[in-house]
Amino acid sequence: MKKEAVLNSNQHCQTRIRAISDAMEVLSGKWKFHILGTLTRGDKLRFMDLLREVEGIGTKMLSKELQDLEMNHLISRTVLNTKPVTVEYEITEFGKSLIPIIDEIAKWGIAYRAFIYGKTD
Amino acid sequence: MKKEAVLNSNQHCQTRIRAISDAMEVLSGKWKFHILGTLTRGDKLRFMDLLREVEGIGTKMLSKELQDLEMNHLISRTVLNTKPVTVEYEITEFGKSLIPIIDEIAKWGIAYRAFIYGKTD
DNA sequence: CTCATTAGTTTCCTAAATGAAACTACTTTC
DNA sequence: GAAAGTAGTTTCATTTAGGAAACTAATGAG
Repeated sequence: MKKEAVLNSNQHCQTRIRAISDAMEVLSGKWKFHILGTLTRGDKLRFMDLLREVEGIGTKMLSKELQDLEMNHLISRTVLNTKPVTVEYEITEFGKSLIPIIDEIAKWGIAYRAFIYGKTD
Repeated sequence: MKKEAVLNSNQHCQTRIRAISDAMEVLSGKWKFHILGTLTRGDKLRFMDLLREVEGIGTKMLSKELQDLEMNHLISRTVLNTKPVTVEYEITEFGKSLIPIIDEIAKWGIAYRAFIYGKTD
């Protein structure tokens, strides 16, 4: 008789596993947390502001990541009727529900570095 | 005069940003949270157990991810002196420090699905 | 001697992520 | 009219992630 999964087979675990997959799909990538973190620090940032704040990102990735985040309702995009058009990006209320995750990850990253290198800074 | 980053330039933010990068480097990928989550449910699982429990993973990815996790001190690997050798994987104490992150992500994933599809299940 | 089991490794391949640089399009300033 | 600033898009290339299938190596059962 063939052995099957036992630990992960119950409904509660399946729901959890799917939830983790869902979340990772939305949040994976090199830049999402940095963009979201920046938007939690200063609300209403323009494209060029974000390009300056998020160190290392290029226009293509920033543009693509902003689109992804907007599609997933985590940020909003507002075109302003200014002389050269400006666009404001802002974290949504739903996007703010990610703050606990971002905080936990930042906290853990600091603990990890301390554990590996034996220093807090 | 050229504009520079202001929001993310202070020391506190830089530390946070580096922490998030560190954490993401260790935790990114399709399988790490699923493997770790499984190891939190049942401690001391063997390679074939994990292969069965983590639905969809293949031997190559499982082997590679287990090596990564072990290198980062999140799990331990113990070779047992049995007839066909068996290997036990277990989450470390330090690895358990990830439980709050995994819980937050699972919780958020459920909320995300509810927000998008309007249902809890 | 053959088959099954354990724990992987190796090879080959495709798809996705990321990046640098150039380009578009519009407006204002000099 | 040229330069600079807005917000991107497009092209081309490289790197990384992920996966299927075959293979290794050791042991034990029949």
